[in-house]
Amino acid sequence: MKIIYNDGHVAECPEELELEVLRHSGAHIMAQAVKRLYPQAHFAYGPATEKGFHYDIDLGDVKLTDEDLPAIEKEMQKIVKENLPFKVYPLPRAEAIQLMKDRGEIYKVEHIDDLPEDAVITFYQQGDYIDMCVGPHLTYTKALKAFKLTALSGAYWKNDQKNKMLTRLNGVAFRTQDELKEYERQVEEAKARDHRKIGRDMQLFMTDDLIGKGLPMFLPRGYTLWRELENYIRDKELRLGYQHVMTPCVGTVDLYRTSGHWDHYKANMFPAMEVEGESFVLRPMNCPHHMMIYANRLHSYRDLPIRIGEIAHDFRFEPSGTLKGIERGRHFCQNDAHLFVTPEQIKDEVSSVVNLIKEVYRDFHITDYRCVLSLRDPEDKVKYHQDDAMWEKAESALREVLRELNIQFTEEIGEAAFYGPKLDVNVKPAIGAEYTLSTCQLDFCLPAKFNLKYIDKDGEEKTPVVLHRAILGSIDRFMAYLIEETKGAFPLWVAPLQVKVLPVSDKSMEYAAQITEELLDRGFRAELDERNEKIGYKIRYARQEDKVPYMLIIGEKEVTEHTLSVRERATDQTAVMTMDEFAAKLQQEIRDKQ
RNA sequence: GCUGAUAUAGCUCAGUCGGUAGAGCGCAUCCUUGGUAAGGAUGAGGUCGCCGGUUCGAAUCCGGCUAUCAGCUCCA
Repeated sequence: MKIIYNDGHVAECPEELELEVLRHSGAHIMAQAVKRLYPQAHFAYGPATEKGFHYDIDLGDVKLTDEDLPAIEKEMQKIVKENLPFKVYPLPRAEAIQLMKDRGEIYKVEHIDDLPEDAVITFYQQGDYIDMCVGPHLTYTKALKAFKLTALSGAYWKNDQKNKMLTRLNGVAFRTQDELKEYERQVEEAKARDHRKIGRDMQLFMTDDLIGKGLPMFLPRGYTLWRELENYIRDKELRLGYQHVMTPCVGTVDLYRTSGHWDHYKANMFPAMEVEGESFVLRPMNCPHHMMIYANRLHSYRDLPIRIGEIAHDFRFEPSGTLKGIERGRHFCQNDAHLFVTPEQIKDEVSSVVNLIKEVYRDFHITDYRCVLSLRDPEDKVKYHQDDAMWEKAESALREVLRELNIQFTEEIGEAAFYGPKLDVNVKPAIGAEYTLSTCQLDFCLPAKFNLKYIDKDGEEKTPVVLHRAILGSIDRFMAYLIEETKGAFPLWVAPLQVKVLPVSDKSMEYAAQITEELLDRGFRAELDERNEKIGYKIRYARQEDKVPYMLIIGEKEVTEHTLSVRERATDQTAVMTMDEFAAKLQQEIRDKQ
């Protein structure tokens, strides 16, 4: 595949660039098609994306609907067939602006204004369509062989809510039709593992309009899984010297004024409730409560670090468009903790948190994640607590620790909390954008606001540093992730249903019931399928609907021989063993977190 | 919240031109007692998201609302 660079030279495309060029050119071809069908269209940004391309377009008063997509796609096919050459030429800044003005491309003019004075401005042209662009591009439109328009949505000009919302046309493009088909297959597969679908199918959680949007309710099986997660992380934390507390889900507005959250996040909190002259809010997070617990008594340097943990219920008034199953709701439960430390202890405590994250990810077989050091945007004078020295200290301290721990991370500006920098561990769900699972935040700010103290060796009062950290993040979100990773086939140790006992007929029902009771006595989560169905049907159901790790097939043979036929989910193989052998196998597997 | 789309039985979906609804799975009852991925029969389930309008008549056309989905913005 040959491509043309913006200095006009044509060369064979490096393989790693192929898809990007293909897709970027796809955006131009789409724009050309749109311009033919909607001459009033003005174009903003039209980049290649992860799987294809999009273009943000101002169509004036015209509103596109999904029914318009086939016509645009057909026009694109036509352009591809016409096999127009891509040409490129530079223009001096003034002429570039004039050209774009003449063509009514107001967004491109604004774009030029944003470019540095010495920027070389180049234009790519295929047929009568001209686009300001740095390229490179295909040499002929026919090289775009496999593409499809997928969706219509909105996007703000320059990604700013204050600006006009443009029409975003989305497409996908691949090298071949086969690759496109493979992509469509993957989309279907992603839909099938969406935690919202599996959650409903497996009866893990539900929502109801009458309860309220963004307020999922956990059903018996979902809550069993939840309990396992909660017990798991709490026990781990206890072993690390955390002390767990329970604090109320409501606090005074003054509490959040003190912390600064009221100023920064008021819009995303449920509105204040006025009672007997006092104002209360549903709490959006727990830092202030834990700060007050620290402040409850005087601390010596000998007491530090103090690690206060809580599986804490929080409420946030999330914008309605952002709600997504149990991944993001208006009520959720944080695996939260605040570590009150001396400056000298920062490194060890961050290190211990990082190790805990690693250990937990190992236990859950999470391998596909990335670490981000989230820093403030120094230009943003509103979002962040204003104290340059404090930020300098906190950011470099956290960066240094991460380097010493040999953590691979990227730095992202403008992603910090208002009170300090964060180490975020991000993952990608089956559907939608990446989100943060675990976090560890370094805070020199809130302890001062709450006037927290400890008495140091020298008898002086000093202010502790606080690490805010969440390992499972929110239990809800972690569960969403686990559902999508496992497709509902949970590892034995957290599976809501561990063993399903399937009698072959009524003749073995009594023995099957005894077996079920015995498993329950031994602490396993077991259930008896009493339905009047054939064994093949019960197996199919236990496999596909319950996704249960183990099935026991109990017929007359087992009754006579006093054995169990154990069918394993992982292999679909059956083995005969005694109850003691089976229980030992389960215990071993639970210990190993297989 | 913004832009667009969608809303029919518990689930997945069909429903033509406006004449008050169908299928499969699931559920209930009965028959069947069957050995490793769906045995058979019968039956019950829906004010077609809600409110209003047009019409002799609305699941269907129009308007408003609500919820859901995709994307954007946001996420302490």
